[in-house]
Amino acid sequence: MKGIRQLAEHLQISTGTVSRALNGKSDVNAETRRRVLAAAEDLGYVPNQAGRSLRQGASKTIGLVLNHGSSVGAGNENFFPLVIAGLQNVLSRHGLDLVLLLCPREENYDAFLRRMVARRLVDAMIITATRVKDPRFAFLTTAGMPFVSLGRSDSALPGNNWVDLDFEGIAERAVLRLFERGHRRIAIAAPASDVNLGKLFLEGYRAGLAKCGLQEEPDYIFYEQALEEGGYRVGEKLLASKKRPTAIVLNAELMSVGLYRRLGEAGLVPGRDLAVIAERESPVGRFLLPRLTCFRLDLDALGRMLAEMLLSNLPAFAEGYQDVPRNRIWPLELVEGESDPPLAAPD
Amino acid sequence: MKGIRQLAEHLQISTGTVSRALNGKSDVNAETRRRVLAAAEDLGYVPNQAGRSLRQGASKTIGLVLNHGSSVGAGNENFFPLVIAGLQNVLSRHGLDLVLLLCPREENYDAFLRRMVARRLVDAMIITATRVKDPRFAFLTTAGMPFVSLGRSDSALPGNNWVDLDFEGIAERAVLRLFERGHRRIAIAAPASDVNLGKLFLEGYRAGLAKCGLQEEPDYIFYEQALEEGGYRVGEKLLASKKRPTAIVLNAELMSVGLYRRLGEAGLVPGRDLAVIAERESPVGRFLLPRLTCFRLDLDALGRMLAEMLLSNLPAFAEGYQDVPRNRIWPLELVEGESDPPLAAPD
DNA sequence: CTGAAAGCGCTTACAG
DNA sequence: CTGAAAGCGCTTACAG
Repeated sequence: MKGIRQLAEHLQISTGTVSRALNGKSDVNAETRRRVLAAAEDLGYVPNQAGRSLRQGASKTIGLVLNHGSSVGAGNENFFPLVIAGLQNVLSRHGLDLVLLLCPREENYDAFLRRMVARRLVDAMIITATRVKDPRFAFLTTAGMPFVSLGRSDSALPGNNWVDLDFEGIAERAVLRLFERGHRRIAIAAPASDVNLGKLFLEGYRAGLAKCGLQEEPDYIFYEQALEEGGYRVGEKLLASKKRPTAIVLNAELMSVGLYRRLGEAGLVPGRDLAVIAERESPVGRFLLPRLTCFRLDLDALGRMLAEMLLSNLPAFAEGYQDVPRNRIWPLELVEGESDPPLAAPD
Repeated sequence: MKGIRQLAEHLQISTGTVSRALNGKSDVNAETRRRVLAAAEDLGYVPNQAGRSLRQGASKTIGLVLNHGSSVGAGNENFFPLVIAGLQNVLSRHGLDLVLLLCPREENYDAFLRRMVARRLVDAMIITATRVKDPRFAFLTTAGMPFVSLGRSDSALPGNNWVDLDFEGIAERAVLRLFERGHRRIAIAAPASDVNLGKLFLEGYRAGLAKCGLQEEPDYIFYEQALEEGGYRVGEKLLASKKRPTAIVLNAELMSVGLYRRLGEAGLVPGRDLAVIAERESPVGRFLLPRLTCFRLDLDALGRMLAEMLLSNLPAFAEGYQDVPRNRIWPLELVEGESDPPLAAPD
């Protein structure tokens, strides 16, 4: 089956009627619609997307823009697949397809985004891995490309939609919890890059210290990559510190793999010799020994919220999504592990 | 800037000439081309994809089809991002964009694939996570959608292109290595599902046993999910076995996280009390204690090979890719770790 | 070297 | 309820 014309000829009716029948327009005879649908099913007809897109000025496709390295895979296993499931759950109700867009390593990120916008391959975008200063907010706003951001940024404009995890909240709660458990020398690992969550994580950490009446100790802040290797280096630095912290808050659970190894190499036992709380629950953390204390969130619901925010921005779908909030800070719940028992002998 | 017409009007020349200039056709005056290119750059003009696709019958977009759960994230962190980098490296040379397509959880996989093919959103596809019997080979072949498969299948047709890891080879070599190191009771973990690599992995295992003159012991074959939790259950079963194996070959490195934990809970030390070799090198394995002995491959090169095979199938690009092989079994190299020292006291 | 024109496959006012 | 026609933005024979 080639196109709608062939289908129409086969049915001996006009392409206009076929199109209306296929698209569920109301002004079509019931029997005609039945015949059209049956024939389309039979002959395996599906509208050519290019034709539709051109005519309608919309591709019915949403793009999820992921940063190479920072987002897919690297430290985010089990994050995006679940968010995507939530996104698709909502989008598919409206016949919208989701495609993932990755900037090729060789291409400049801004050029890539500009090209993706101009090509009009997608009607709207979801951007991720926001930075403190992030030109994408202004660019997409100006370009008229509807979008929602997974992540905050100082560059977000008043009208922009975003959802972000409560990074500051979890860092603060981690500090308070460790304090209650007797810890007074509490370190933190934060990303070395300019991703916005690093800033938030540190803010929460400082807020926590302040609430506990603890002094901030610059030596206890470790800027490292949010991966296994970064965790290993955190361990290295911890072992070298003059007055070693008794607890640490990691902004990524994968770091704990490297940290555990480094501690083990030195004959130290995670949990017993160093309390650890890591940001996000994931299978790796659950099967480490000791099991990580971490924070859990409903990723599927997060994906659905992102989709709903996006739809509230698209004129064709906004009606059903009137009362979706413009912004949302997503809560996380502490999951008790084995990695942060109370300190045996508080200083 | 809206369309090519506005650009042409601005330049006071015809849209045809603008199009030819933009698309690098030879029959354009050098000065005209310069002006067109400058104006396009200036005004931020990029051709509307729908118009191009419709006219050319091609979208200049390639789809990488990933299975939810089995492929992105789950157990494959650091796998696809690197393969994708290789793919894009080759595709971008030809102005081809890559998009990732994930089947929504609610949608039937076959229906999804049929829809994606019919929509003509992409000109060609890369499929992954092949099963022993896999209807996609026949479907895509019949539908005339060019494709290449990352993974073999009994359903692959003679003309189909594929690249696959040498699963049988690594399983066999793992067994031989463990045998040389004194092990006689060598277990294996293979996927519980019908993914083709599970079959290959077992074949290699059996070939290895045969070469070593070892008897196959049904109790030493553990069918488990290739994730942390599956590894934990392998540990459970190992501890329960009458005559415990002294070594195990895992088909996924993430399993070792769960296995290490289960052994640790029982007071056993991985490496010392159980030799472990896992399939693929990854950061997690490198930072486990003991570091995993595993197999390494050049994922970027694998991605490039996939792209080249695909291009050799596309009439518009085939010329430059005449001598790309039709199929390829990709070699892996053993990376020595700390998890499989020689057995202290061979039986 | 350039312009005018056709047409890719579709949807949608418009007329009846 | 249906058909005929226009047109979305682009590229590409074709004529000059």
